[in-house]
Amino acid sequence: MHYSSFLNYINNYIDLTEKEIAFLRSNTNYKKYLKGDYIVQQGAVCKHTNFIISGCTKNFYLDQQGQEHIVTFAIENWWSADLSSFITQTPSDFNVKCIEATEVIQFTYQNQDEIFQNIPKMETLFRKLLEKALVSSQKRIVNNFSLSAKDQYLYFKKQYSTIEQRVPQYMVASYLGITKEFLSKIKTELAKD
Amino acid sequence: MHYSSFLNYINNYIDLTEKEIAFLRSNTNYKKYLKGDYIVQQGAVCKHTNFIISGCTKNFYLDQQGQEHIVTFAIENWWSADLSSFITQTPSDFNVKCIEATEVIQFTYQNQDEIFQNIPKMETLFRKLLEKALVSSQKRIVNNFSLSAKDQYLYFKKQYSTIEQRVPQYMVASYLGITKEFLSKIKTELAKD
DNA sequence: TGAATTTGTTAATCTAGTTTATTTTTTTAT
DNA sequence: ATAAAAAAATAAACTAGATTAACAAATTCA
Repeated sequence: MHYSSFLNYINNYIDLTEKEIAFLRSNTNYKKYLKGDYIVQQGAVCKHTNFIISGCTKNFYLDQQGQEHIVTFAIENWWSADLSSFITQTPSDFNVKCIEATEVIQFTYQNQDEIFQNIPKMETLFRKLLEKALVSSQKRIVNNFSLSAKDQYLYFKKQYSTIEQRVPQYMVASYLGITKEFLSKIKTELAKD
Repeated sequence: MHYSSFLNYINNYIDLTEKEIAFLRSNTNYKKYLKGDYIVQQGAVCKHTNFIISGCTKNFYLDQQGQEHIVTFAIENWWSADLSSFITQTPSDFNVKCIEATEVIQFTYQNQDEIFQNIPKMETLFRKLLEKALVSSQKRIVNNFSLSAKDQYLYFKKQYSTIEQRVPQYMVASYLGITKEFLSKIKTELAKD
């Protein structure tokens, strides 16, 4: 039953036979994390790609001064991993930590490989997901260039209103690359209108 | 003969049969652009993914004030397109322009589709390229967060020394998201050591 | 229920990077 | 070779956002 939302998600993109579904189940596993648990720790290899069934994670990085910088959030029906560490199977520069209790479907690197070999449609799906992820990553770089902190916040709010409502404000500031004090200032200014 | 560097490149990743090579040739085409030519124009659909045989391109965007922001450069053995427009086949927000005379191998969206259907190894190759591109895009976001303009410049110089030598300094500044005046200041400071 | 911890606000001061404007150097085309 | 155009440097005034510090709310949990 853990698989229903995962299979629904897949079903939005491709049709799988019963046999393929069985193969997918036997090459993945379900796991539940508590709030505060780490899925990936800086310095360790990222063993899994995770499809989030429920919950919320942050992918972040600690700079030389020990300051946390959030690179991405992920919620239900999103994917969460440190891609760099996962694809090279080398130690990660990032942490993935649960902001809420989080249920996931996990693929190891070998799982993924076997799935792609046996169900080519799945590789096509992943290619398309990667394309979209790259587009939104590039969009974020562009926004960083050309929008003020205020406009970046408004864009985030518009795009990810669900996330904004679920995570503390200082994490939004970290995601935007500004201080929590400055985000607070922006919000009081916006409230004036 | 135009194809040799392209086929060499492919050959670094996967083995193709003679038949597959023939299929690839018949589903792509060679094109030569002059310095200053646009490969993609803001507002038009990006018709092709381009593999660069020789030359150099910039992928950029004009903001509301008409200011140019360079998102990526591309040189020999790299890929160049506006991915967002290409995958959705909708008008582009970006321009791709040749900084030098540039020779490319072009795939249309249909070409790509047929190639992936007939040569699954090619889809695997593209998936892996997308993974790498996403990793370096995320790396750039992280650098933007945590490095000073000076350190971002040094990182760029280290990673892309060939590009730094080929493009004017004001384009490097645009890529870094700083003004040309400030980059000039950084360089004179660095020269003091 | 209330003490401890986490999260958010306000305000003064500071700084990295921008803007504007002028000058110098390099490149391009004739 | 040289004039015109493009690119780079320099410097003063300015601003978006950071830093520091003190305080106020809201959560958490014994």
